[in-house]
Amino acid sequence: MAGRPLKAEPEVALAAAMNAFWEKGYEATSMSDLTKATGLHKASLYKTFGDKHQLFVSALKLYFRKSSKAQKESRNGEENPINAIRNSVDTTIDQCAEGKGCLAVNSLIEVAPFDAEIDRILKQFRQHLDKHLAGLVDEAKSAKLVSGSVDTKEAVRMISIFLHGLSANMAAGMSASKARALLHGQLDLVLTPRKKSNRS
Amino acid sequence: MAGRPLKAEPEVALAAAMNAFWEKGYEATSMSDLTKATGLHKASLYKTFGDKHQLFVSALKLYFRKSSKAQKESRNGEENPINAIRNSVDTTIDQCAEGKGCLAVNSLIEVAPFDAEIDRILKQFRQHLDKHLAGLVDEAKSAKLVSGSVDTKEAVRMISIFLHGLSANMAAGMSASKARALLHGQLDLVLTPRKKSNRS
DNA sequence: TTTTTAAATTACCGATTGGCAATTTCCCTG
DNA sequence: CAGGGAAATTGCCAATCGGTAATTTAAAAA
Repeated sequence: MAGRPLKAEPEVALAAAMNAFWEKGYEATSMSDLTKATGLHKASLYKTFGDKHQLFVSALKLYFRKSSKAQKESRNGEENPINAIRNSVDTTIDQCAEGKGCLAVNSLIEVAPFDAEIDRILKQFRQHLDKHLAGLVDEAKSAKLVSGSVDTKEAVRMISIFLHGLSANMAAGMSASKARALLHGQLDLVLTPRKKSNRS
Repeated sequence: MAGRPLKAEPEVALAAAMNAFWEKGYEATSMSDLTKATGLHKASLYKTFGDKHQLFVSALKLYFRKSSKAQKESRNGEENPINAIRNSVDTTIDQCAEGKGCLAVNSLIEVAPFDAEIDRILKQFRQHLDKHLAGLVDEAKSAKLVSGSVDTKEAVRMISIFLHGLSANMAAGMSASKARALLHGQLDLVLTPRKKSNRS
């Protein structure tokens, strides 16, 4: 009822494949790269994960599972909602790597425009993150740490777009600490209310 | 002393190649794609532009020439430095295309991490744009339309990163008008002075 | 120990990749 | 109206691409 045991846990091999895609992008990562990264031979990869596209989908989903888990853990008992927001976005930065950026943002640019399935998955992921962040912002508003005049959805959007920009810059070498500093600046901008500007 | 005339102006063919790279990315654009886009045959492309990498470099440089030209023209006699800033960043958005984003940002993520030459060119381009924007911000400060307490370099950086994020989102389908609206919001945030927040 | 079962491996496939040498086309000049 | 010169084209190249069928290896069950 049982055959030859697996050489590597599928989850471990999948994580290795994910890193390969993360480092080089979807197109530039060849099956040969994937065999080197996972330690599995080509035919084993096909048997375990299907073709290259399916493997990429699985890798993306793994990235999201890890990222979501990190998001949940980022609160870590923090009472202050403002600090919780900071922890959350700092965690997002931590998911980026210097010289690699964020796999989700990279894929958004490289593959989403030509691949409806990937586009769907990435959209779902963004909505998930935005909802999480919006919950924290609402919490901060309830605790009167952020003015009620701040539009939660708008604020989250401004933060999210800024995070996309940081990912692009980290892919091109910006350090995580620099990214965090800029991001905290953006948080202050977005979460501090002001009069509507009346410029023409 | 003169041979057969060119089938197409090299600049025109180069523009076509640029669009091909813009639409599909560097890796995913094959020489066959480039021949279809330019109308030139493979060997002619090699003779005129060198190999694929050199052609990509030339295409990037053309993108920058066009972009810089558009930047200069964007002022268009506008007296008000604030409006000039808006025109400038709006022009940057116009350089992006819905579903394609900005070629520079796309390349920043896809190729700069593995290609020192491309990285250098892109860095140069960013510095060029940042300087241009910084000049306009300083102008607005001189005209007392922006408070002198605003740090020009910091403000430009916050705008630049936001633009990177918008490019990523436009690549994934965000409309130019939506991007402009969000960008104007960011301009107001960044160019409006506030007390330093005193959160822990 | 033999059988069963499944993973690992080898070998191979046609298509496409980026790139180049040899040749043909065609206009301009002498 | 020949012929020189440069662009266009054809045809080919080795290497690599993603993907599969057939075979071998190995461990658990009988």
